[in-house]
Amino acid sequence: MRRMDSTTTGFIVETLTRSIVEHRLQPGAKLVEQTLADQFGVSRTLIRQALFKLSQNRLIRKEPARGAFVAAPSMAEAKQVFDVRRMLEAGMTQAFIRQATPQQINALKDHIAEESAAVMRGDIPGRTVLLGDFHVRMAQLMGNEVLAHMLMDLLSRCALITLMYQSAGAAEHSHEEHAAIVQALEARDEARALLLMDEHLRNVEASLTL
Amino acid sequence: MRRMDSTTTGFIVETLTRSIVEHRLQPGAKLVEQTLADQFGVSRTLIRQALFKLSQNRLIRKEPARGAFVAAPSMAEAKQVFDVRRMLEAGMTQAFIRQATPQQINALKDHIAEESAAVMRGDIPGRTVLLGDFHVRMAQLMGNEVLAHMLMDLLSRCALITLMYQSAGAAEHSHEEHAAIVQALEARDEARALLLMDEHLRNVEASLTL
DNA sequence: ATTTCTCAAAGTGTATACACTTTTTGAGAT
DNA sequence: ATCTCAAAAAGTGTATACACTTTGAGAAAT
Repeated sequence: MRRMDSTTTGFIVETLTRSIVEHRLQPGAKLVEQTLADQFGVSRTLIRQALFKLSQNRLIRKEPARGAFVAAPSMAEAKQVFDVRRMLEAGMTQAFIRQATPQQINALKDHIAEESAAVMRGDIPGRTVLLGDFHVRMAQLMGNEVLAHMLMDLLSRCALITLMYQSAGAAEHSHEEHAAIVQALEARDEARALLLMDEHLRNVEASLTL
Repeated sequence: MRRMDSTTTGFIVETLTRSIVEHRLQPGAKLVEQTLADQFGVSRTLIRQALFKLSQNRLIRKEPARGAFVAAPSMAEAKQVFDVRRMLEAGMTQAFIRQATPQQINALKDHIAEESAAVMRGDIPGRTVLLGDFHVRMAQLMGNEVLAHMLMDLLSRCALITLMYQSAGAAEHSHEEHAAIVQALEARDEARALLLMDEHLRNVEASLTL
């Protein structure tokens, strides 16, 4: 095949990620390399690269000589992920409230507005993405790429977890909680912001069916 | 080549990691695939896999169509990494002090003893590894693999950063600080443990030459 | 009917071949 | 001497070929 632009693998990763997160591929489903290669019109080489990236993101699990399977995170793993998020996002909230400029807070408010719009028009996939992005956006606004990257990683795992365990419509309140957090940030009420963020993450975790 | 055990790639990653962390490969040095393939006696396929993993760990940087180079993290990036570590490890310390059993605290004390031994016998590489492992060990003792994995990632980046920027012998005090932290943990003095951990991380960061 | 064995089919792991890009080199112009 | 540019050399990116492993279906034995 002629040399394609360097985003070919990225395209495959994104497409498969969407398929997994939108449940077109069930947890546990096997991903056969040659089949995917035919579907994407590339060789197994690029498929293997993409699968490797997905396994690093924990969206799939690779078993030696057996193949790649859509991940099915356990509740134990889910708990660990949420524990880490609480640790990390508490620190982030604290740092944010101490150093954020009014512009940065306004940027968060803009994000809240986008969430509202998605909720209003009943755009479920859009809403889901935006609700996750809220947390990543905070990190990006602080200019900490390392933090942002880490949160993106945790959130992609949360996406799979919530899709597996979340009772339908349990995430309804996330948007309001985000709005409340931003209010506390704007008021520079550190204790309240920390409390709200912690409660928010606990609520999301609690909404998982046990 | 006949099929080798599945740790071949892992072996290459480890070997290269050591070479980088021990400065046998200078930051910025180019890693040529065929050269490495010959040295390791494998095909470029496995080398490419290993380089990809190393780039995910941020130990090397891949430039499209140009090659792979040993990473040279900037001070700005170093600051971000340490900011994240403080956020994460504050949360971890808090969680640890609240839920750790005496056995787990003893396990940390054992680690401190190992550090002492390495310091005593002037084993610099061993000491360096152990000083980093202290933080990972805490995460593992809490049974949170997600957290442990994340810290390992941050620490491997720190290893490269400290090797680039740390003035010789600046990490001398880390061991004593670890010991003090464990003391505070054992006394269940949360405020003190948090303070000591935060100071410790700030000290390590401050020891980098600006 | 059930179990075990064998072997072909399907699939993954690694090496190699080929296509394309970047870098280096050196001859010719100035 | 220095600059320019073409072309070879070196290197990366992708496809394909081949080696090995797992899986599953059916035959043979019980």
